[in-house]
Amino acid sequence: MSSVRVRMAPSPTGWIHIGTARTFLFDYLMAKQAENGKLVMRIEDTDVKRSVKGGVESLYQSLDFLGITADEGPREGGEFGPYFQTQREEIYKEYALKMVEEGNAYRCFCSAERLAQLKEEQKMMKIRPHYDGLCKTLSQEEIEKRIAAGESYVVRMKVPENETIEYEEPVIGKKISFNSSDTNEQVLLKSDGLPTYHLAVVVDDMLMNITHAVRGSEYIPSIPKQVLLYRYLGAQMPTYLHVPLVLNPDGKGKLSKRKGNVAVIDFIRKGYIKEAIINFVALIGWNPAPEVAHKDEIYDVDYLIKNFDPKRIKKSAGRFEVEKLDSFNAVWIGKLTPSQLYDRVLAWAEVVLQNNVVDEIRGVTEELEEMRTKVSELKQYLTADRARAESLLAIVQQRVKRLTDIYDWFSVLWQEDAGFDHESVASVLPDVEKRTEIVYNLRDALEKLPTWEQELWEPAVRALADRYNLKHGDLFMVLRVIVTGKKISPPLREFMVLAGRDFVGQRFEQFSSK
RNA sequence: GCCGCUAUCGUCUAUCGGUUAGGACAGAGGAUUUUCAAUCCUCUAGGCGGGGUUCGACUCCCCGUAGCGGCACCA
Repeated sequence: MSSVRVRMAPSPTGWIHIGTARTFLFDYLMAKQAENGKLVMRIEDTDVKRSVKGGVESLYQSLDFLGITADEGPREGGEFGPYFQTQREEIYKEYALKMVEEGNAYRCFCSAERLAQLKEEQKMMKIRPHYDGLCKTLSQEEIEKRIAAGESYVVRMKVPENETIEYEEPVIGKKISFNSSDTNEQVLLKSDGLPTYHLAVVVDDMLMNITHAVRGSEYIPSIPKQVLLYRYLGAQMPTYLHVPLVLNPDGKGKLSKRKGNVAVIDFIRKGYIKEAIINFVALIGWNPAPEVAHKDEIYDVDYLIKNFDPKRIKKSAGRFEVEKLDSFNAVWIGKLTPSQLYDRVLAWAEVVLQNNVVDEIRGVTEELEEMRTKVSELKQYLTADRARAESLLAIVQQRVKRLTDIYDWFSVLWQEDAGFDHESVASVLPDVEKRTEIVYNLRDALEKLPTWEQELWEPAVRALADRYNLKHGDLFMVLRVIVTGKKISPPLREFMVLAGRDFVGQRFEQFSSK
């Protein structure tokens, strides 16, 4: 009966913030590590203005990609539905009115203008902006008269004066206390009949038997309101765990989209794989106990489920440092088999290529257009021959930080005009005539080989280097530039074998003709 | 302005009063190497300030300072 039920409650704004993904990961871990624990997904769509068509689908897309899956929710079903708050309108209304009847809430007819003016005055007087309680003292007749007259109203909660409200917060590890007089008489039911966040969470968490929820620490100030609401409803308040905020890399403010793309889908598109994102995000504001910690900080989901301890969540906010994500990504990509990597690349390509709700919101950027061109080229090339693609991926796997790097390693293979780093060649062979001669002989030596094996051509190159008294490395560099176009390339041996004799011949052809 | 939370290398963090303050990322150097990586060694770098408590404080308490969050008919 008292089994753990954790909820995650996103708003369908079209995308998930990477920090929200962390919150949901923690929710997921807590649900998974509990015996018979359940993770509930509830869509908080009461702010109609911010809800976006297709928002739920894109939410699921990102969470599925990360492997954070709910047991109950709008897609999964369950006995506590509906899981869309807009479909629960009547329920909230019922509880709001119940609170009015019981004297814990009241109708407020104040206009937006009056409220704005009030706020302005309070601001000028340098006092805390709050509702002044004008409508609290309205007589019953007055209220009925105004309702009858069709005046719109909201329902506000009552807040007792000067009462100490305490909440034992498990992350902070102590009782946080508030003076009720600092708490506003929050609107519970908006004039459009929909609940505000405060009413909705409380009612839903109560009705859905939620026992735990993780949320950002920006919700700490709303604790007293919720304590009061649970009291009015006569319900047990779940354990709310407040995770520290994720700050911008400069430490100024919550990680925000203004300082770069912060949606999970953006990270996916940039070529981060789920293991890396999970590993990284789990360690923002959390660390395993020293007894079970790994020295290299590499953790997979199974480890996290087993060892996640909410008590070890940090209290202080941390910055979002992409370098560490990159490093994790490189490690996790390195751990995949070439076949797995192949599948990841294709899945990634899909996410890049497919239009997403975010693209409708902010438009398809030039950057994305460019990426799409590259990705579709890459995809086309890789899917032509899977076995060969896997061999190619295998040779660059240890040097891929993000999946996007793969394009740069291989584009020479299909691009007609991939170019050459002539400067690097010239730096080793400054004399033009000699350069031409050496390149000619290099080509000749390779063409004369009976078969295209590294065991054969490698000594041939070395011999030629000796003939011209060149450092072996320098001649290999020249060959590298001719074959791959660049001074920095995948390992030449493997690359040349995979690219094939014809390809190398063509590259020589192009190089000499320019 | 008011309320709340927080404070250890550049960054993320470990430490539940006694440690040469440990690790990871980044950075530097080296080994290896036909490039770049990867890998393996080595190094640099830290307890916000001031008071207490204590034989002893990064750790506990208070004050200060700073940062962050909140103060909506947004969540």
